Amino acid sequence: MKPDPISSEFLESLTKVSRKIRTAFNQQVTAHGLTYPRARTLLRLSKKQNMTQSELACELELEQATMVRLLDRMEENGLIERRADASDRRVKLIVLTPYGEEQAALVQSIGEGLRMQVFADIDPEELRASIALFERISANVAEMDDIHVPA
Amino acid sequence: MKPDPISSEFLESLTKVSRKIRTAFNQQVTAHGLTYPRARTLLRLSKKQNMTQSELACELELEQATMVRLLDRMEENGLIERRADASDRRVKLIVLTPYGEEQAALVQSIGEGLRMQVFADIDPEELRASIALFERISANVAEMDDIHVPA
DNA sequence: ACGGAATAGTTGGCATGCTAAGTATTAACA
DNA sequence: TGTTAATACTTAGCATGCCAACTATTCCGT
Repeated sequence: MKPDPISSEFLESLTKVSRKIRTAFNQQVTAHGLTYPRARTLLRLSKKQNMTQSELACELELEQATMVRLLDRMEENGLIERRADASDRRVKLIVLTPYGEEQAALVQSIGEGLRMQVFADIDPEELRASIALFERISANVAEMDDIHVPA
Repeated sequence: MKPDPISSEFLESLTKVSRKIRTAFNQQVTAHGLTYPRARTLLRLSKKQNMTQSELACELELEQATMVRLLDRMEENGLIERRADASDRRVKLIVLTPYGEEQAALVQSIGEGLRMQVFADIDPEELRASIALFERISANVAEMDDIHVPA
């Protein structure tokens, strides 16, 4: 009694393509002394600096505790700096160092190169259609969580 | 100078939906004392037992070393057993214990329940279209790897 | 203003995931 | 046949990721 073999196949295919892309990206950035999570953090910071660790964690969908240690190593590597916030002594604002800016630009160009190759022969309309599908699925998952964790 | 903002949006959306689904599934199985990788392993074993660790790792797209420790803990938890292979003393064949079979069935039903909720209002045709898209993207990524690692 | 709740960051402990290096066994070939 | 290469598993060390518990601050209701 399979309720829906297609949905199962969809999940497998989704998982695989997602992992393949992440792995490919990771290989390219590790060749430049970075890792996938650090690259993601750099990209986010290159768009908006002076975020708190919590804000950054939220945007990257990581736990605060995970963010702390990721930033620890990025700080050791000279990619970012933690700055005190004058108005709230609990907070630390994250900024890129000049070296961090440089690496962020590198990551950006790696990402663009990768997208150009991977999506070269793909119709944008198909991407749009899939994005719409993803949003509906995401909404369904979120709704499901709400049932178990209402408030 | 963005080469194509849609592909970027697609990647973000793909990453997010993939993580959301995995997290949701993980929450359900942890409630039953399991983890996502163990659940995945149980499912695969419930379809085909007596695989070697390498075969299993390959099917789950994990490294052998990762598989070893995953199986270590599953063995400690009484979910699986390692059996010697008469014809090749290097090999260990993995089988489910009765408890493992039981848990595999549980995981199966959790997965079905989750899919029913998440894909309830989704047109199977859309899923099929996305699967086709995923396959093409996967092929592009694989081809890209080949350029850097030909043989 | 004060005491407790909420928030920001940290730390500890665990489970994955990887690569690289090591051991035992089997295969291959000269 | 005997040396070398390949294969299966393991171990070591690192980087994420999580949750739970802790400290330091700030907020909020009375």
